[in-house]
Amino acid sequence: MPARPADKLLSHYDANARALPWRNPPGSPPMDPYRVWLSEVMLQQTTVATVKPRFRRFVERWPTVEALAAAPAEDVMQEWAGLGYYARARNLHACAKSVAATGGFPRTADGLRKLPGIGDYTAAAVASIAFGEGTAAVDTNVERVIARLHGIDRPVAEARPDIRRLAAAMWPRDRAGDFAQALMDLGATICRPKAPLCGECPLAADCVAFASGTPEAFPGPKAKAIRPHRHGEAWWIERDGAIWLVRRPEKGILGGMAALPGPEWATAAPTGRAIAIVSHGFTHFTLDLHVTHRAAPPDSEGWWQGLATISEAGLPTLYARAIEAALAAREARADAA
DNA sequence: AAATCGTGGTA
DNA sequence: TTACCAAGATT
Repeated sequence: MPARPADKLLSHYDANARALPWRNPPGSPPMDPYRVWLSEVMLQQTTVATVKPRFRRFVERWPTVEALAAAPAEDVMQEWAGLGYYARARNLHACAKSVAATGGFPRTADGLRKLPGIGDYTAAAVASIAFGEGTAAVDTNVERVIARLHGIDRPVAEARPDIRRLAAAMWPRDRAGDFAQALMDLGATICRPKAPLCGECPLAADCVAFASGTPEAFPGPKAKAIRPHRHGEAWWIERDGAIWLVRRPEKGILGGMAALPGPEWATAAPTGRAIAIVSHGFTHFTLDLHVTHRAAPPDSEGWWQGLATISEAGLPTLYARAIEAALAAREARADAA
């Protein structure tokens, strides 16, 4: 009787190094749920390479969920600066407070799913990896692997119900967490979106996409959206070696983050003279941000941030780059003079 | 339920 | 250089 694909994959996983260095080897006792949860939230739409050093720093600063819950919100946002999708940091803090108040993480996916920032995937991942629940954690890697295995050539958005059904059908309940990590490792290193390494795949003999000769064609391409262009203005208000910073509103883009003050971004370019202009790409639009001088004292809430300690302000990448560009322009002017 | 929400790496 | 993509969640 031939081995099932799930068993082949688990054997392959047991014999190979894992992509996440902070995870325990397969078969060892379940990990600290705090660390599993934190790393899964950090990894949402974010590469392992980016997360690795940030995860280490974060757990060093806040080793337990209770410590994180007790931290000021501004400190959490500052620590998250540069990681993007800042709603994750706001939800992370809210989730930590809830968990600390109730004395620990829920031990089931259904319980975890109710917490802020925990969706279907993260709930299943934490429940299976940290608590041994037999739940299928389906992320984009898993969707791609399953689609190829079964030769599904429709776009994932359309085929998702079928993919989830097929995933659940093959998911080993007794090693659900290991299987999730095995599938994701496979998706990240072998069954890649482009140029999959089918020659190294333990599931090649079972794979319809491989048999077709064009495995990259599965699943179908997702519809691409056009990215509009916007313009913005950021005010440079300086006094005694410090600049005026504000905190952006909780909702909307860069919500809750430190920022240069300025009007809302629009479609028309600012007309005044700019110290510097930085171009930045967001997920669904691109932005040209004009940094302009403003002598007027601040009329809103904010604080003076010394330029010598600007790196500690917890600025998102857009504003970090804008300030860097403004200082570089000043330096160039000083050299010319 | 389609839109919104960051950033950095790769081809 | 543009386009695509990454261990998704929320509204």
